[in-house]
Amino acid sequence: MTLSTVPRRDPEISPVLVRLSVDPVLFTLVNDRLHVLLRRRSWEPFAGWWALPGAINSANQQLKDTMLAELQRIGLGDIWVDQLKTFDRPPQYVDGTLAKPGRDPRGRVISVAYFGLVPAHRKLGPACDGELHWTPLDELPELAFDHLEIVQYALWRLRNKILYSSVAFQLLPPEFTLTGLQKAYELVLGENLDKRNFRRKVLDSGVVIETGSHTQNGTRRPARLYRFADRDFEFR
Amino acid sequence: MTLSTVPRRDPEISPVLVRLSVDPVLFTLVNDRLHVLLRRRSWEPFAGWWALPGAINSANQQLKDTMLAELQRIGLGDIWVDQLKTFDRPPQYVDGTLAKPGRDPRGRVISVAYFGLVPAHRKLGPACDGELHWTPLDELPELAFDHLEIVQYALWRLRNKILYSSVAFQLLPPEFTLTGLQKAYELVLGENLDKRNFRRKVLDSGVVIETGSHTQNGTRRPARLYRFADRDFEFR
DNA sequence: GCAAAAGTGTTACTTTTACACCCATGC
DNA sequence: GCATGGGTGTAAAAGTAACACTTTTGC
Repeated sequence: MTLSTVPRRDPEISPVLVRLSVDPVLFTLVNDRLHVLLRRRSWEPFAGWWALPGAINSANQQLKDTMLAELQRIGLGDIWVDQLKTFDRPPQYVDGTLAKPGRDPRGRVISVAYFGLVPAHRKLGPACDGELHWTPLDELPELAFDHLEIVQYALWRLRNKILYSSVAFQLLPPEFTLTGLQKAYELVLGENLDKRNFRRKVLDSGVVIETGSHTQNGTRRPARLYRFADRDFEFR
Repeated sequence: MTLSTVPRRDPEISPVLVRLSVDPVLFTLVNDRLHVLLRRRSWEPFAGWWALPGAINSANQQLKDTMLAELQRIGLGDIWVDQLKTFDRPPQYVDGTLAKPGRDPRGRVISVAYFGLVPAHRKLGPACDGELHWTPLDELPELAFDHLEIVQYALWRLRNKILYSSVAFQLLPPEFTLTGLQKAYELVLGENLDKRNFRRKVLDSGVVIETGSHTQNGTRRPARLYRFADRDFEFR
């Protein structure tokens, strides 16, 4: 490439035609396993495949609002969510014919991915039966588009983020036991932790507050319940 | 909002008209200060203002390629660069009139920001004289668009990333002294480090390899030169 | 010979790890 | 009374932080 062929000004104001999709990777804990929320597509492309429950961004709607609307539709309008990464692999044409497909067979669709955490035992909205499914991360089916890559990247980010922030609490209901908190860390990190060391670290940090009440419905010794003190907490 | 108004399918295939800009935040070290690369705009909007040296993405060009072309134009086609975040604040209209401006006065322009590191003393390409300027981070002028926000976010990410990765080496020439490496950490983190502790940590980790040669042009005691072993290195 | 940056070890302190038993309850 | 998960402390090891002087060169 010669440098002089590249314009030194913004190209003319004609916008490029692009579709933007907004794809949330939502994690939760079910039966001591980390799950991700998938939607079965009943329309083309990839009809019948599993995919992230994304939405197409419409004109002048902020990307985050597109995603919040989608979250509200499935009854999760209030969960913690953060931007993940923007994925872009446009189709490549040579002499007007498709040389290499992009990430979406319809043409250029850029995905702005988010990741979010859903508290354990949280129910989805009624509109979603059959369409949405919590899938264990170690039993992922083949996914539409490049959604496998997006899920894997989200998991990597979650595993990092849980080490230096308090995100883990977003996986738990407002009141939880220390064992439940430890399980959340173990399931995200994929390793077992020492009970006494874990409890000392959490309690010393002041990141949890004892509520005074206990679990009672259970069949064993009742456990103390805590709530999140809404503080930063570095696990490592 | 009522949930039922939200469609359960992808909206019709008409792409939304969007412009995408790609904006790199490039850092380097000059005179023991961290600098960021700015471009003086000689065209509207924000003519005469300083801004990030971004480019508008054109049809079917991958976002990263748009940025690499721009980096090549300014003579930095080979530097380390990573995606930062996507910034989107579209203008808001009420009854067809502008109620609240977005991040770009021309309409909806989504910025996919990157951040990159330029080795100290690296020269820019010849095409760039007067247009581009390394600006100390503590003397930033008022910036066009939301570029101040983008720069601040990039700095935050860099400060974090330098702690758990080897990015700092991307700020240095291929051969460097341990004092130079320490300075890079100090200037990014904004704090002074202990010389003996720093050297022990770096040398014990095996992240640098002694080249056998020394600085010589200088006027003091020559310093040993090292090169990066291309390994992971966690500073903290 | 002196100014300036290069180079070098030890000690106290903090953090992390490893590890085993008693307790409260439901059945 | 026993099965189940809840709850507790200590000691060794590793890592981090604080600290000051000698060396090598150019002038």
